[in-house]
Amino acid sequence: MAPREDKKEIIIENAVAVFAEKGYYKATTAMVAKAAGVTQPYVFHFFKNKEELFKAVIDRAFGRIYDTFSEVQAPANKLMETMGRAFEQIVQTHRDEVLMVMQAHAIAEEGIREHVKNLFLTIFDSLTLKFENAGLPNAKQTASHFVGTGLLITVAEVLDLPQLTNKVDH
Amino acid sequence: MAPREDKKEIIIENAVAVFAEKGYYKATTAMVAKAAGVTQPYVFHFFKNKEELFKAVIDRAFGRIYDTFSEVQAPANKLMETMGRAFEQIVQTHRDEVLMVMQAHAIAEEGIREHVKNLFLTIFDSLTLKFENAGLPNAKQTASHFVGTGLLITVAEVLDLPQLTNKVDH
DNA sequence: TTTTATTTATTTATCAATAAATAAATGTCA
DNA sequence: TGACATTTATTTATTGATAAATAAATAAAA
Repeated sequence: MAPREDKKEIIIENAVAVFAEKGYYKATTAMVAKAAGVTQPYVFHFFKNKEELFKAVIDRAFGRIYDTFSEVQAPANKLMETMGRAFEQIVQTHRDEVLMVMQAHAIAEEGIREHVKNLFLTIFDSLTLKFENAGLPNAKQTASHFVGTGLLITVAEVLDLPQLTNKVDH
Repeated sequence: MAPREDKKEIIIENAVAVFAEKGYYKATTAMVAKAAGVTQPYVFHFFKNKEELFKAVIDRAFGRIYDTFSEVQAPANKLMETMGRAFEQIVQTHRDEVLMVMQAHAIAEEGIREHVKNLFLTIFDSLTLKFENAGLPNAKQTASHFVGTGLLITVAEVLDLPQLTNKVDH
């Protein structure tokens, strides 16, 4: 038998894919279970309820984006461009997680909305700080522009509209 | 008794509010009916199903944004700023509709996604054309920046994070 | 009196969540 | 070492709730 933590990990990984494709409400715990190769009630052995499962998944998605941005190192005049490329990298390698981040704010569950709000703000603040530390002027406006562009790229992904991101500048 | 078209109108208006607050999946047709002052099954007299009701609502929301942008007239050097103010105006006067536009892309129903995709693209293209006609260079990039900023403003509204939009430039 | 407007009553379907049961693994000590 | 005991992993079966959608009935107006 697989150790407990392994199964939990497997469930989260598969839940990312299911939630990203179906969205929070159309994704059923049965689908997640099936994808992970366990039975539906067993999911509740690891997560108190569907909402907690989703939070675990969204933590992972935001965490990867946060970590990626944190690790970027570049001279001030190349920082924006390098960060932009880093984001595009994540969009390619972990598309599902990026889609989830985009969809997360549209979930009406109060607990989830609060959670997403905090995660979103954490990323925004860390970006602002990074731009500040790099000595860029108007760090906050720069962060706004950066995040706005990221949102557009993500919406274009969600709606399958590659035209929108052909010539976005960084 | 109220004429048919009036009731349909009333249902749409109330559906905007309900969908904006609850989101597509948590909003029930019973809620919409109650808000509109009719019975739940009667909603189906005007709309084939919940999806068609939602499409009618989303058409209205996108339509208002589209019309607003179309009507803006300003000299090239003030166009961006004027457009930005026009959008902020809509956010204030028709907050629910703007929230709906933001949430619409996160709906997994294929029919809705396709519908939203077309509406989104229509607005983006009309913006690009407007910037082109005004003689602005890089009309497409300008439109991207404009829409990206709009998305950020809207996400900030959805998540109730006014900090994010304090100093967004236009 | 025949449409039009609208309600009440019901059906069908779907899910999250719980409870109870089973099976496999691990440890203990004679 | 091998039988017994205990824990850990996992499944089957079921419930309770909710919501969309349909059909039949009623009331008002033209």
